[in-house]
Amino acid sequence: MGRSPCCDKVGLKKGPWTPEEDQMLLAYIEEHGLGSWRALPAKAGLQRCGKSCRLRWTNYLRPDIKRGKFSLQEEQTIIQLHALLGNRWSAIATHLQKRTDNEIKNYWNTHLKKRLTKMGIDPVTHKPKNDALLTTQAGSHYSNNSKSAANLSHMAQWESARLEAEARLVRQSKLRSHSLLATLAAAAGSTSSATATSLSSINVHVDLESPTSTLSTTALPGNPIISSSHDHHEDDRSPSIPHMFEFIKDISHHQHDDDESDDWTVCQLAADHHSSINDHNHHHHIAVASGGTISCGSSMEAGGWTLNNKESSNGGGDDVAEEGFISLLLCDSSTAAGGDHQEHGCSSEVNNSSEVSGGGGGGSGNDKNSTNKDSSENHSGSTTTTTENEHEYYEDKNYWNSILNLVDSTSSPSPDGDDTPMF
DNA sequence: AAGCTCGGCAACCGCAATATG
DNA sequence: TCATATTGCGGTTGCCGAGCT
Repeated sequence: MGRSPCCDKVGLKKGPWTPEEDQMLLAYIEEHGLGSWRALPAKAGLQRCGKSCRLRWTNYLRPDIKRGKFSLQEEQTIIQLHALLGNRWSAIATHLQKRTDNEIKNYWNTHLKKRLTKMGIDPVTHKPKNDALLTTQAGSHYSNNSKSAANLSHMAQWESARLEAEARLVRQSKLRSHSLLATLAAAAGSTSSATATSLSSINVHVDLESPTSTLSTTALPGNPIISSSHDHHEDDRSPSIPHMFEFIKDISHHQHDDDESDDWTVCQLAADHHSSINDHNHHHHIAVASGGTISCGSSMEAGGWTLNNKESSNGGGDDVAEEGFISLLLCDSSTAAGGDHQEHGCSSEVNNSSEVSGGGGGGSGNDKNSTNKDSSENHSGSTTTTTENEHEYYEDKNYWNSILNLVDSTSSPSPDGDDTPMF
């Protein structure tokens, strides 16, 4: 695993790119496409190292890049994803279409982080900075809330990383699964794509394995709960993660949009528990309220998550698994963000979910919906969102509550269904 | 008007993972 | 299997413009 000798620094230009250089790089890529970055500068006549060219392309010149001000929805998404994923900018960027990881990173460091800090929120933990004081209150709601939130966040990061690894394995087996499905479809005399899709969500359970874990995940919009039965092989268990926590929700409650009375249990899984779980034929399930079901895990390998949502059929991107997972986690926020200002795929997907769910957001959802309303009005009342309105919006602590509720509401819903204000 | 400070952002640096021979 | 090349990613730097004194 040798390190790249990077570029020979001698004779290579550094610093800002000139329009001429941009043109040369663009022209070359348009003509020859993307290939070896190392060889590109010489071929394109650029006095730059390949790495610099790649960065310039990926962060600036790429045609599918959206530049300019971040929308409220994007900000909200970034904050929530950061709470879940930490500084994994590339992972965050995959859920903000047309935004680069560098741009998101910069925006976080220059805007969002400061804003959170101003609000008294630790931008690292996404918890109030006086949380330490709160945790000293024995048996306090906040105390349990914080711990559970931390557990959830930790688990989400772990699961997300695992899904990424799994996605890689998915790619390897994808062709195999597709050929199998084709065979099965032919054998069944299937002539409809719907049937094929159905097959894809069923049969892959048989053929393909999820080598990294079993995830039995149950979630609701507004309560994206993860139930992770982590049955990765014994050797795979990270020493830093001695055990996982399982958030279990009685699925029978899901038929009620109003989840205020739902009972969530958090079970700590002993490490030994892994051995009791079937290592093969993994079935990952994320149930969405009102019947929207995302079946993930092995099924992702045949084209991603399958949602029973009408809009859910996905062409089968390689990283659909994680995307679906994160999308679900974001259900809550996107619902809050309003429907007429969706700018990225995640939002639209979640909006679909929210439509299916009948708009029942649950306890925390009420608050978010009201916040949403504010946001929508801001956007619908005028095509140009004034900075004044935005400032007012940011000053509204409910806005931040709605963001932070993503974590807190999932870990410790209020027994009475009321939102417990963070501030 | 000049100097200073600060914020924003493009770009660089270096590590790690992956691909290739 | 190992060494090397390539790519991806996150942290950091430094330039530049705006605002303030």
